[in-house]
Amino acid sequence: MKDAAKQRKSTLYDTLKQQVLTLELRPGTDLDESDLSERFGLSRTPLREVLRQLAGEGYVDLRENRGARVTEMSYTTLRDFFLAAPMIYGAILRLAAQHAKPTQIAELKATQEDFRAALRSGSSAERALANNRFHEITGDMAANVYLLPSFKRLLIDHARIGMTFYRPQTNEMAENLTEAADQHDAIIAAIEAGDEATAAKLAEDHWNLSRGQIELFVMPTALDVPMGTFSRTTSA
Amino acid sequence: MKDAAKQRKSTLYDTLKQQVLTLELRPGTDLDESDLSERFGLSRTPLREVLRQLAGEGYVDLRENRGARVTEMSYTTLRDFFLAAPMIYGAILRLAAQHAKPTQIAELKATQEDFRAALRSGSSAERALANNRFHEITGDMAANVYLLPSFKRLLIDHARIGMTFYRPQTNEMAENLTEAADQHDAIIAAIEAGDEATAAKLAEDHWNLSRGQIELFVMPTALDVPMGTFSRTTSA
DNA sequence: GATTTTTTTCTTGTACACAAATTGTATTTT
DNA sequence: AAAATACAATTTGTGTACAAGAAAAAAATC
Repeated sequence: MKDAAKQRKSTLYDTLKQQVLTLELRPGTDLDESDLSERFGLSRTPLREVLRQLAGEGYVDLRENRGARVTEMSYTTLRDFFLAAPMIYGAILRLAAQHAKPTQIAELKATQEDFRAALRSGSSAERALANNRFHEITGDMAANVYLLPSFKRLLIDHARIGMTFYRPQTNEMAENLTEAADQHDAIIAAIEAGDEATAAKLAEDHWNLSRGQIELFVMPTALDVPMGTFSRTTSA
Repeated sequence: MKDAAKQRKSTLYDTLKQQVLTLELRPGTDLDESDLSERFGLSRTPLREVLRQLAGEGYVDLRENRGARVTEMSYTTLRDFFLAAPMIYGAILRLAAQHAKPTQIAELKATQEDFRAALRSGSSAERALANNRFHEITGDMAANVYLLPSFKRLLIDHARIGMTFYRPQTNEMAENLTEAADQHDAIIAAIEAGDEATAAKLAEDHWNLSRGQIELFVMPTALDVPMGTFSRTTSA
């Protein structure tokens, strides 16, 4: 009867995190306290503490007297993201190459297996979560308390951006995903070899690939239809 | 009767933050819930929420069934700090130079006045807080949600490191503080001019000065006393 | 009929009381 | 005397009840 409550609390925490990452809870969604406390079998007191913690980690925003809301993603977000990510991730992988412990490397390899499996047969949510876990482990390897807060914040939106943009709708996009997996392998190798410079370089490449994938999505291949055949689109 | 509670809650929040920054609450200090709730006239429920928030921001650590404790500072901390700080702060100042708004620049100048005043006649706590505020404002100017979490975490320990090491005990150390203030002025000028490159360069200089100040403290000038005149120190 | 004001309803914030867990102490046992 | 175990005291975690605030709905005014 005691463990059960702890269990429910961490289940709530993990579930909310996962649902935010996979967009099951979309940015801007309001979170109702009584509803959640009922669904997870917790009273509102511990529930609110979990929400406050998630707020600290950047998953939700807390508004005075107005409850929690899943952190928004704006257009500026995407720009800020690609401004900060290469720098932070370069530093993370550099430090990971310096400090990674054998057990962590084993864990990273196992997660990479999961990611490959998700690529073959999983949903985009499974893909995003495995990918997220992969990068989380590199963050743990780096073990720098000052870099981790931003890195973790980046990973939240990385997963969400991935859920939006990494849906392989064309051959080129599918190939990009395979390339991402190959880069993961290269990252593992560089970390295992303790090769900082290569690790940092791979971080940069990884983001360039990401950026490219998004550009593919934002700018789709032109339709092969002559001018004048489009029906007029209605707008407000 | 309503505003009062809100007031007490934010007072608690601000006070704890400030006490952590100024080492009035030293790293590792245990925070007793019933004691705090009594002293600030709040029940334990809102108090615990404040602690959870402070934990998210890196001021305290929360241990399961063991209460909150002011975040520790270890030797590795100092190393990690000087590894991450120049990079993050360089990026912050670069973005600040790009995006600073006139009102923010005015605020920055006002805070710099406070800092100078604290240098002349204030306590080290006042100095550290004014300096902290100065850098916080540059963080707001940069306005990048991904960089801010790490930057804020850095600022916490920057203030605490400053409280430890920036006690001007020699002329050289006092001169360093004056130079730090001069650098602040240069930073303001670069931001106002929108000069990214100079701002980034100043960020680097600022940390080099900081590092130098700490080296002065860690490696004091040798005592001018001949061998054999020391009395034997007793130890447990 | 539209807009403003008032009332009602729903949601969040706080306090208190009880349950669970940890720590320190005392007693017992070897 | 040292170690182990059981007990007591303190502290943290959770549930429930109530108060305060915000949003929505209804009534009144223009």
